[in-house]
Amino acid sequence: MSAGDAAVAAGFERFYETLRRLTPRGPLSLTAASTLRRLERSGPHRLCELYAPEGISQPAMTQLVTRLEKEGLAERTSDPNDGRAVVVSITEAGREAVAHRREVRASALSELLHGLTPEQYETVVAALPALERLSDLAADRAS
Amino acid sequence: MSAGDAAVAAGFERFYETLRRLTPRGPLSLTAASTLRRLERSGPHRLCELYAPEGISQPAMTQLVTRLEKEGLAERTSDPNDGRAVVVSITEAGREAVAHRREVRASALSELLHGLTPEQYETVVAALPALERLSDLAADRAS
DNA sequence: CGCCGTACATAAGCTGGTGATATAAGTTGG
DNA sequence: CCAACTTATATCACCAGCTTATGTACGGCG
Repeated sequence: MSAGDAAVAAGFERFYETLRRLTPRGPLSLTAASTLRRLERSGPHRLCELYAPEGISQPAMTQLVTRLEKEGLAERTSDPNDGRAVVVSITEAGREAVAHRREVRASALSELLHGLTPEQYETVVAALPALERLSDLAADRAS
Repeated sequence: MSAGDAAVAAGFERFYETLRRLTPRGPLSLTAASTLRRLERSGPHRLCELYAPEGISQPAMTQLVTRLEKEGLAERTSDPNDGRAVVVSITEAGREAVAHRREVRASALSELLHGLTPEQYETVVAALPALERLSDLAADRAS
C-alpha cells in the first residue's frame, strides 16, 4: 500500500462518517435501504443471492424480507423451477421509499455542495466515474 | 438543487454502500469507531459534547462510553471545575484499535484503488480536499 | 437559601442482528 | 427409484445497541 493510498483511505474514512450522518434516521435501516436499492438496481433476486453481498446472515435476510413484505415495500414470489427458492422483488411503494430517501439525502448534500468553490465542485464531479468504478470493483470482488 | 447535484448524490449513494461494506465485522460498532476517531482527532470531550454530533441520544452515549471504558478503549475523568461533567478521553489501547481498523479498511481499499487507471486515481486524489471541505461544512452545520 | 436548569445515569422496551437447528425441496450414486 | 446428501429458506433463542422516560446530583442565580 502506497502513501497515496493511505491518504485516500484517511480522506474516505472521514467522508464516510459525513455521508452516514447525512441521512439521519428514516424508517429504513441501512441494510433495508441498501437491499431495496439493489432490488431496484438489478431486479428480483433469490434470497440466497441477497444476504452475502449485503454482509448479513441468511436468517437476517429472511427477517428483513419479512419486514419489507409486511410494510409493502417488497414481495416474495416462488420460483417455478425450484420449489425451495424464494424470489424477492421490489414493489412500487418500495421504489417510492427509495426515491424519497434518495431525495432527502440529495437535498442535504446539495446544501453542502453549495459551500464548495466552483473549482472544488469540479474536482468532485470529475472523480465520480472513478468512484463508480471502485464500487464496481468491490462488487466484482464480492462475487 | 441542480442536475449536477443530483448526479453527485447518486454517485455518493452507491459509493457510501461500498465503503460501508469495506470494513466487514469489527468489534467496534459504527458509532463506537466514529466516537473513538473523534476523541483521537480532537482530544478529550465532555459527554454532552459527544452525543449530538454522533447523532445518538445522551443515554446511548453514556452506554457507549461505559462499554468503551469496560474494554479499556476510553476513560472517564471528572471535570474539577464542574462536578456534573464527565470528560471522556481515548486510551492508548483505543488509539491502537482505531489504527488497526483504519489499516484493515485502508488495505482493502488499496486493493480496489489498484484497479483504477492512473488518470482515475488522479481524479480521486484531486477530489480529496473537496471531500474534506464537505466534511467540515457538515460538522459546522451540526453545531 | 431555595429553585430551576444542566449533565449524566438508570430503566424498560424495541429493532435488527447472530448461531444453531428445523423443514422441505432438489440431486445423485448404487 | 430410493436413501443419503446438499441446498434454500424458516424458526428459535439470544444479544448488542439504540430509543424514550425518568431519576439523581451538581451549578448558577434571584
